[in-house]
Amino acid sequence: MTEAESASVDLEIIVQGAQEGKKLELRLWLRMLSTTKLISQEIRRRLRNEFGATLPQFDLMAQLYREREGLRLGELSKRTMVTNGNVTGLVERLEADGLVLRVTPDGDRRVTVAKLTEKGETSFSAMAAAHEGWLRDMMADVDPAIVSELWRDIGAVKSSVSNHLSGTDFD
Amino acid sequence: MTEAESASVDLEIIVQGAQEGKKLELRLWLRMLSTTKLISQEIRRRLRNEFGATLPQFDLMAQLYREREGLRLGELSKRTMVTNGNVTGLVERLEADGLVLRVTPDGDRRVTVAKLTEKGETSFSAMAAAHEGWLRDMMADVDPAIVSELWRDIGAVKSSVSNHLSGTDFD
DNA sequence: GAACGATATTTGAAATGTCAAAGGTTCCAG
DNA sequence: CTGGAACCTTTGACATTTCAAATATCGTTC
Repeated sequence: MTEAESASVDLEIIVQGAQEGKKLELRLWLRMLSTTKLISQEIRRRLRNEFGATLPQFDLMAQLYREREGLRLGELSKRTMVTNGNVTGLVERLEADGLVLRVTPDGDRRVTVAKLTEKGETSFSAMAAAHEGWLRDMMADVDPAIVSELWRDIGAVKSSVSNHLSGTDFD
Repeated sequence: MTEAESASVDLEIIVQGAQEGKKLELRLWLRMLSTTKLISQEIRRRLRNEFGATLPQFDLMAQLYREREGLRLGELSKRTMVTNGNVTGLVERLEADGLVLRVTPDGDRRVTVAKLTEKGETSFSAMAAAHEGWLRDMMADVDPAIVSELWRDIGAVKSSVSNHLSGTDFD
């Protein structure tokens, strides 16, 4: 933070460990968060401008797209990391737009299964292709080897975080 | 997509590049997003349980904490990556809680400057310390060298994304 | 077969999020 | 000194978000 430190790089504190600041984890987190926000906002903007869709809707449809038989709302909630109550409203709006269908199976009337309509599949298919292209574009300046490495190492972070949650977890 | 490919791993397509799937950027993005969501939710839960605060409030206060003179709302909006209209409400609620003060400087009456109250500084200070500890805990299983590497490489991603935005950018 | 615990979804209150439009202010050209 | 462009914040309409409480259904136990 103070600018007196930048002059003494490489002298006392060299490679590993303290680097020039402690709080490495904090700094990583802040950078992850801002980067994710940046990408999210860009995707949101493009989904809106080019398809009139929202990011949560896209996420939800992505889950349904790979499960043609549909998914129960609770399962959708887990996969999208969105709370139950939220899924209800999301699916409601998508149903109103004719992209998703809600069915209650005969066996268990507590359950609601959501599945894509034909219109939903067509619609999502187009968005998914564009979406993938946007990401490739946005990350175009990053060496593919680095992308791979990041994928692996962020996996390690996710794993560590999963093992240190406070609530009732286990997943 | 087709399952006929999984048998020929390591034969034609070996190390770099195609790996076993294309869409490396997409997969990195999905992993970044889910990891960020996971950490956010954990932090949100702890902020709520231990301090009765929300994550956006914490973020906003963090910006004000390092600028004791306060920040204009527009500047706050940029730094927190939150829209103008949103900042208005956020600051309103924080002011109602006595954590933030709103002042209109004499020079320019278009401007509103927000700054932490003494209570706000005390409150944030405690949260920040805890927050840093939570992150260290959550990432405890990750080698510090990897954390450093991630910090650097995600910086590269952020930089690439910044250079490929569609809207009016330049930051 | 009525009650109870477990499961699944919805609802309601409050906060956060976006965007676009509207309100004030300031500044500058004419 | 007046009109309009530029700047800053607020407002309003909606969508998303979380949490907790309420509903509804199922399955089992006595």
